[in-house]
Amino acid sequence: METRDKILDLGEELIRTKGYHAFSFKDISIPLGIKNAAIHYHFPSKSDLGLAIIDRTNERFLSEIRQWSSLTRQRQLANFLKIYSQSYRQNKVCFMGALGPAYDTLPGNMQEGLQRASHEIRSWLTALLREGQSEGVFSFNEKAGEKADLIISALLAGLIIGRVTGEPVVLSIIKNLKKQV
Amino acid sequence: METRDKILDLGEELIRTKGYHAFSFKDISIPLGIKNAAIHYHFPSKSDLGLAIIDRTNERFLSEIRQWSSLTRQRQLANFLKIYSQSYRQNKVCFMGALGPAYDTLPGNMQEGLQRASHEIRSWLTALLREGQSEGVFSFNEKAGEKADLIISALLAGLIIGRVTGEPVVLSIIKNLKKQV
DNA sequence: AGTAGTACTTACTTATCAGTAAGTATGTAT
DNA sequence: ATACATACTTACTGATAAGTAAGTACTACT
Repeated sequence: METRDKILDLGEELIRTKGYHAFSFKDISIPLGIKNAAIHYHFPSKSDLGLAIIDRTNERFLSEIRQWSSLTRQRQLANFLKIYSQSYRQNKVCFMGALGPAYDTLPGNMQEGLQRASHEIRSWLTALLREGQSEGVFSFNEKAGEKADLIISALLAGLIIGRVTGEPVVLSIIKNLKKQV
Repeated sequence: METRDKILDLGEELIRTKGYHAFSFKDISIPLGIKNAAIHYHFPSKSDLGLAIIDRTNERFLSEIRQWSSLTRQRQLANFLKIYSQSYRQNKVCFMGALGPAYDTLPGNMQEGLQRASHEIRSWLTALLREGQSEGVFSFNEKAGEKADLIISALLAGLIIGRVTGEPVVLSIIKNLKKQV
């Protein structure tokens, strides 16, 4: 199962740096030293690969937040923000940022996977914020769900804008978001 | 010059709904009832078309904000926010959201055009916020440039996330941003 | 030793892409 | 009337895309 994992790793990087439509099987087969048919052996179609990448990332996220559950809410939020500063250092945008703009052109299975993933993130962050708010560790005026969307949006787009401008936009966004909760 | 404008109009819609790599010349030629060579007549290469679309949009933005210059700062900000609620109703993301994630895969001329456009928007909004802040009509704690990035980011990503979730995310974001300035 | 499954490669197909060379119809200027 | 530019069409080309059928090497089981 070594090759399969390498395909998933590289595929994830390609989606998050070039987008789904701008990478091709040879972007995977040449670096890995395999033939494109080897990719089709593990993933019959490109959309099967795309979905597997989305699902794996989503499962990793769920397993991460499960591991955070014993931490303080501030610590959990800080860990969440750290995901984006790490993405910035790797010059990657998040999945939603990479796939969302071309959502209408994606195969149906990938649309569904992306929807599931976005639901997981939004509902987790919303719950975290709501609970933190009622406990008094977070302080903001918006509804928890709206605050979650504001935070996720700023982070997602910070990665995109930073790529265009060459400035560490997401880092200053993270700094300011911390002051606003 | 009628055909040329129709190509630009449809091209803009395609980039903002499907992305640069996911649309092809037949997406333009078939609806317009022309041949793909007709597109190449007006725009020698796909990147020439892409750049022309970016430049036209940027020039329209500059001409719009010039027309706003006599309005109050609150009114100017409201007009800016309205651009995004209109985009939402048209199911379009903004240019930065459409092209930014695949920035590294874009032809050089388009990268430069996108950079110019992002600079125009960021510096205009930054100046508006700074002046409004010193006049006391806006009130926020961040630096003006950072506040501008927070606002632009939230709007950009609100359009993307709304497309995935099917919810009017950007509208609730606009509502909350208005309370935060 | 023989069979079967796994993980590929070889060699290819079909479709689609951006792009082009050459030709044509319609004006406009001289 | 002739020449020329504009705005295309016709008819391609070469490259590249995803995808596939058939074959092969290796391993494990019986």
